[in-house]
Amino acid sequence: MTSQINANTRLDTWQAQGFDPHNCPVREILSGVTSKWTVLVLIEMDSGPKRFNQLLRRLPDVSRRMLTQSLRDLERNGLATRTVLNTRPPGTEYSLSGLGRSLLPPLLNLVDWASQHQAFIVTARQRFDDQEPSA
Amino acid sequence: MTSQINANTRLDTWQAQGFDPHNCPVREILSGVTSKWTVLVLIEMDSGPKRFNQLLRRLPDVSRRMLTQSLRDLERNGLATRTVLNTRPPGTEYSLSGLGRSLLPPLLNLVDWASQHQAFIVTARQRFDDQEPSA
DNA sequence: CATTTAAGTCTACAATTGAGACCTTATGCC
DNA sequence: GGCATAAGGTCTCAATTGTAGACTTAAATG
Repeated sequence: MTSQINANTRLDTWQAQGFDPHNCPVREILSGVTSKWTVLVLIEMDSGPKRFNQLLRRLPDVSRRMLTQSLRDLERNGLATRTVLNTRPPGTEYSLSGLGRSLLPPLLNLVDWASQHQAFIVTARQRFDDQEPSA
Repeated sequence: MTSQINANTRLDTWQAQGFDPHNCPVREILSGVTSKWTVLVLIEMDSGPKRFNQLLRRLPDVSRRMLTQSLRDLERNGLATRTVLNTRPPGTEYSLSGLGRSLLPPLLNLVDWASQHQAFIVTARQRFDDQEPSA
């Protein structure tokens, strides 16, 4: 139970000293957790456990290979759990763990930021690309 | 100026219908903005404008090539501005734009989540890798 | 005259990602 | 019987991305 006061202390420390590259929450944790497919899978799982093919259908542009890998990643990091169901043919069900659930509020805040500024950013990109068509 | 009530409506809509893959804030915006180096550069820039080599020194494990690319990305998306200084040899200064500044609070919340759960996640990874040493 | 500093670029190689064929087991359908 | 379907993946190959680090240009400094 870390207090907000301590959170501010942490923030000040980061900005003053930077992260140790070999023990850095951004490098080691965050960048793996905020990749395109893991974010979308986490959002899907927030509304209840999901099966593999169910996720495939809801995310039509993820390949089986990347879905498998994203799910393994989430499982490995303790954000999701995998359960084999005793059905025929046997199914698997993926659910959020407590840790995974704790990630969703801050993650959805960020997704909401992206959603709110999406149009503006797309416009900025067009301006930039028009100025420098060299690349 | 989107209200919290509307934010909840958006959230409910996403979870019920999912994102349109061809116009998706996670796929189009977020995944580009939350990569390892862009996050670290944004955090660095929060304490004031930074020069190219200054960033290189503060992030000893970023290559020049990736720093260049991350800064161009931030500039292209309108999160940062690039200013050439009239010094010899000429320097460049990178600053957060208003949009970039608006991203930092939710982004730092997420970094804080990663920081708080880092040790737990590392442990979960070890457990997982011990169980499945096949890979 | 060689070095340093500034802000990059360029090249070669390694790692990640994507598209999509293939696998296994079991059940329903004709 | 024999084929299609569904489940949850794996496998291979090609394309995209990332990394390491040598090289560039131009002025100032020792």
